[in-house]
Amino acid sequence: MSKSDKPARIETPQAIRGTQDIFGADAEAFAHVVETFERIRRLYRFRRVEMPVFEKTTVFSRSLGETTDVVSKEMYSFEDRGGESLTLRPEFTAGLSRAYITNGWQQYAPVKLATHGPLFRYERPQKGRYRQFHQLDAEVIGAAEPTADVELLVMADQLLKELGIADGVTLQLNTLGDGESREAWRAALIDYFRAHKDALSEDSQDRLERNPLRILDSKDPRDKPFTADAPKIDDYLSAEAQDFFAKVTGGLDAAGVSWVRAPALVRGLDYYRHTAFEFVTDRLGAQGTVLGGGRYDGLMESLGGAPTPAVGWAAGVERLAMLVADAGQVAEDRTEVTVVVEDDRALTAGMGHVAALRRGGLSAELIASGSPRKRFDKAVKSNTRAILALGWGDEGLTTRLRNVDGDVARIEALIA
RNA sequence: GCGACUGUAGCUCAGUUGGUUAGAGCGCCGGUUUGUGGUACCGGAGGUCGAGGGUUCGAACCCCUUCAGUCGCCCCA
Repeated sequence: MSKSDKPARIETPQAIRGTQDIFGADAEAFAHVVETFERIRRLYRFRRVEMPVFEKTTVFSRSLGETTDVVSKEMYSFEDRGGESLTLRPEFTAGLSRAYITNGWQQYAPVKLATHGPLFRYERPQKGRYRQFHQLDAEVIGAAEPTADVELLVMADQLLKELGIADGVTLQLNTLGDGESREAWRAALIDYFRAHKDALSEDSQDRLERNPLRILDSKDPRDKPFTADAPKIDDYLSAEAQDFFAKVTGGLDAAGVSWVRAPALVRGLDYYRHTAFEFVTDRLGAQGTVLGGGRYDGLMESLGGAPTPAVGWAAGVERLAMLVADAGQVAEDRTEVTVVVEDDRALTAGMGHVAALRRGGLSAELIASGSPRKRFDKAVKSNTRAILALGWGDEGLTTRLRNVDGDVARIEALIA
């Protein structure tokens, strides 16, 4: 009678905020993206690497700079039993750079690396943005030549094209120049914006001290009039930096990859040099960047390694998968043969047939539960190419093959 | 961290100014019908109305808190 008579309710633990359980069509799209990437990276002879999901926190904090919000608020960090601070990887680049140093991969330089897997950032989830998300990643470490930048960009372009989502995606390209160019431009930007400080948005006034380059891509309309007339990187590029960028754009043109100049495209971190790029779509709301990267010649030193030129990109699998799904690029997943046991006396025959079909390379499903009368209908409703109905008559087992658009001869040979 | 919107059955959603025992479609399970078949009909299971607290004679509905989702801001390595 009373409520206490009921067994205690066991509360189901909830999934962690910002994580996803990917299933069905979404999972198929996800797999399609990863499989396409694996195929492409082989074409470009990038070597597959498997990396740890966590590292010492210093791997990321040194490369990012201790002071940024990114380190203090947006990493999944924790202490292990020895009191050491560890962090779930928020990106691939820092871990790959660490591995390059600690494993002596200099011997393979220039080395072309590709990997993919889960990454973690402590952020508020929104469209195309999760706390555990997944990226494809390609890096060329130990190559100072613009041809490396070009190769990566051409590979990225081919990936998007083969995924069938290149329409509506544009490659935005910029150069940040070499170290000197970059610093000169940065100083000029600070001078310029400081002169207009009072008219800038609150956010941008704050950025002025923290991250002045970011004012350039502010979304606040109050900043727009000033960003248009802000100093341009082109006026501060050294001859070497100009030459480098010209070789990148020339390579892209030669390879038939279209691009647009995006002078406001910047990177917040100091180790970025020269090429910066993003493939951007207008179809994913505020999270329009589908693939992005650049040259990070300054990173290796911040991890205690020898100065090493490097360039790479990463792409969000979830965002790519969304575009792939929207574009209808994932083939329907159909069963080749559905074996229906319409009479339980035919069950052993049914189990034998599905096994034979599967060993013969045809995908097969067995329907042998629920009301026998409704099993055939269940098969009809499923998305199958052929139905093998097994019944039981006066003479024992009866077999009927109803073809939709399967390979009849092959099926009959396998169940003979 | 901030803001807006949303949480009712496995799914998609109704639910009147706050008023008896919270509904539908789809799906699922069972039965009947049909019988080279995707039909139709009948029945059934399935709900702490996201959670906690408050107001009230009475709350899915009003208020507060909290959790989660969605979209955006900040950030974006």
